[in-house]
Amino acid sequence: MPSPQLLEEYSQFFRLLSEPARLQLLCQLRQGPMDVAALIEATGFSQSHISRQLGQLQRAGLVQCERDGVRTIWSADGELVADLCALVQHRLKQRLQDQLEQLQSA
Amino acid sequence: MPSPQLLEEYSQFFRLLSEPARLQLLCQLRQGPMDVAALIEATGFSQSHISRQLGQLQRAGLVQCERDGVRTIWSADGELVADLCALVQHRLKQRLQDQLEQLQSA
DNA sequence: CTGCATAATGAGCCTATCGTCATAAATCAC
DNA sequence: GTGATTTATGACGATAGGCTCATTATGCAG
Repeated sequence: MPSPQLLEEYSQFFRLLSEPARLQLLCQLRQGPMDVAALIEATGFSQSHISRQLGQLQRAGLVQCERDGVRTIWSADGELVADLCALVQHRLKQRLQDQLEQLQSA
Repeated sequence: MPSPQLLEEYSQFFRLLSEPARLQLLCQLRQGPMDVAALIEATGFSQSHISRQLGQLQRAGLVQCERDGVRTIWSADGELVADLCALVQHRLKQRLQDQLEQLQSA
C-alpha cells in the first residue's frame, strides 16, 4: 500500500490530466514547441485560460517555457503522458470489446 | 492528436484517479476482495462515502462486486492502476533527483 | 411478519476549480 | 518617452463533485 502522502501526489498528478483542456494542450505541445498565440489558434481556448492551464502544467514540470522577445515559447518533452494515455486507451478498447462480446453472445 | 471525444474519455478516466479516496480504495482492493465493512475499517471513510466512490469505480469497470448474502464483496483486478502509478512514481522520482542536482550544483 | 444488519441512494452543504473579464507586467517599434 | 503587442494574474460568477445525514432497499434470524 502506498503511503497517504504518495497517494496524494499520485492523485494530484492524475488531476492535472483529468481536464480535457490540459490534456489537449499537452498533446498539442507534443507536436512541437509553440507560443500562446499558436495554442489559441489550435485549440480555440481563450488566452487567459491557456495561460492558467500552462501554469499548472509548468509547476508539475510537464511543460517548460522559454521567452523569445515578447513571446513565450512553450514545449512539452518526455513520453510520460503519451505512455499513460496508451495504457488507458488499451483499457478502453478492451472494455468495449468485452461489452461487444456480451452483446453478441446474448 | 487524439480526437476531442477520446480526450474526453481519457480525462474522465484520469479524473477517477484524481481523488485520493478512490485511489486508496483501489489500492486496498488490490490486496484482495473485501466487503464494505472491511473497507471502512481499513480506510476510516464513512460507509456512504465508500459506497459512492465504489459506484463510480464500478461504472468505469475498475472494480466489481459480488453479493454474499447481505454483504457485498468488492474486488479490483488487473494491473492498470498499478502500472499507471508506477509510471507516475518514476516521474516523481526523476523530478526530485533533478531538483536535488540543481541544488547541489549551486 | 417483526426486528436487525448491511449496503445503496436522495438531498444538501461546502469547497475547489474552471472559465471569463479586466488589468497589469514585459517587450519591442517608433 | 508613447503606443502596440503578447502574456500573466487578480477578481469573480458558475459549476462540479466530495462528503455527510437521513432514508430506503435488500437479505437474514427469530
